[in-house]
Amino acid sequence: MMSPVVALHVPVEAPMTPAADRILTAATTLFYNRGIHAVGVDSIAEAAGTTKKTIYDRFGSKNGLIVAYLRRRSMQWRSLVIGRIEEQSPGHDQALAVFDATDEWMDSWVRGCGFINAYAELGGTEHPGVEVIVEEKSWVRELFEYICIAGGYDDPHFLAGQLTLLHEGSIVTRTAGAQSDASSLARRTAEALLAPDDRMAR
Amino acid sequence: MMSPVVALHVPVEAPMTPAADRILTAATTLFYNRGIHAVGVDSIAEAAGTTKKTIYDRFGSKNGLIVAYLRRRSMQWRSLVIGRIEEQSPGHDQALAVFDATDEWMDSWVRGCGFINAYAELGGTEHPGVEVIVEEKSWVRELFEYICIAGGYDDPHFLAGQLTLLHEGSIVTRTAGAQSDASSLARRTAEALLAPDDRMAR
DNA sequence: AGATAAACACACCGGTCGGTATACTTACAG
DNA sequence: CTGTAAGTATACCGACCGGTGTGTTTATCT
Repeated sequence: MMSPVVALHVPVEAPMTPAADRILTAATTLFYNRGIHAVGVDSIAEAAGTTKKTIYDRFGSKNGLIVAYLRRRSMQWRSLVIGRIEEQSPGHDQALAVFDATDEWMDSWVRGCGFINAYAELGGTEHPGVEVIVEEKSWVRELFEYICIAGGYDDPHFLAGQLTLLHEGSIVTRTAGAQSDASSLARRTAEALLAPDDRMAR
Repeated sequence: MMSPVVALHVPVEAPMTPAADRILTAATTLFYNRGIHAVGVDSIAEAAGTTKKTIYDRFGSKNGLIVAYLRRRSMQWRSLVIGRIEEQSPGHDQALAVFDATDEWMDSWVRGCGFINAYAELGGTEHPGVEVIVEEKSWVRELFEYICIAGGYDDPHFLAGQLTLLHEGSIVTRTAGAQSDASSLARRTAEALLAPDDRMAR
């Protein structure tokens, strides 16, 4: 259904000028913490210690900067997850490693999933960032699918779908739902679904 | 742990002048479909066929209007769910009815959960709407808890938490994840967790 | 030496943002 | 008859929005 190389491939970021990198870093902090529409280009320029002119020279428009923000975030997130996965044995342990990586990721990103948040603002439009978001979310499900196939489960597609639901649910419940036990609850439930003697999972 | 009257109580909306109602209706459409920060007060006034003056006379500020939008939405959503629940027998069937009600709700609200979306824009601030959102999400978990208690499950708190994860996960995966099978997948998984002969659930 | 790319400072543009002020009309209650 | 609440119309406010134009400095590459 899918080759490992597809699931684990992480695109590399194109080289960037120093100012462009500072701009993107500043934009990341501001977009994530305050929301995309709530942040003006002027405040990004100020936070990056540069000028609006440079922003528009490097990224073309605010929309271009938004797309770059989402792309970089996607790459960094995938790198973390893949790093954690490679340390584990295929199947059961790898699947749980995804939940652990998410938990770790969210310790430093308290405002929840940047892609879900971005989709909340861009979802109704034809903004080019939307496809980056959808692609990112599809990648997670495909990753679970790859893991479940490698783990030899009977119905990897179904199981991966279930894990995806738990995964997204834990992020949202922990943030918008303000329930701190969401992560451990999701991990425990995933563990149950993955248990080799559980007739529901395989 | 909780009395039925708490879980099923739906606050009633305060009476509203005709213009205020039109304003709130217009704001609902615009906030939901375009996002809160992306919508200006002028466009709300125009869509409602009234003036900014009236908006500020009735709601005090844009923030006041945002809170009213979230409150009304919360009441309408709860009313639908409770209506569907009351038709079912306690426990198993009621829990699934929540998933069905959500599915039905999302047929008319294609942009996903208005509360999750609003939280994406307001979550980092001290906006008064945040507590309305958190309260709404807590209500869902409490509702599941009430249902699981009534169903006589061994660990209703744990089971309700699991159902909450699936519930939120299905909404997000269906919208931001663009995976149309999320709803049925969540329902099937919930059914498995609720199965009386499943040792994991009780 | 000359060309090129990158970054800088800074002024400027029309439009929209949330919010206010003034004045006039309508309807209903005492 | 009179006061009060509700609504409409319209003009206005300073601040900020995304985006552009002009000109200068600096470093690197040929």
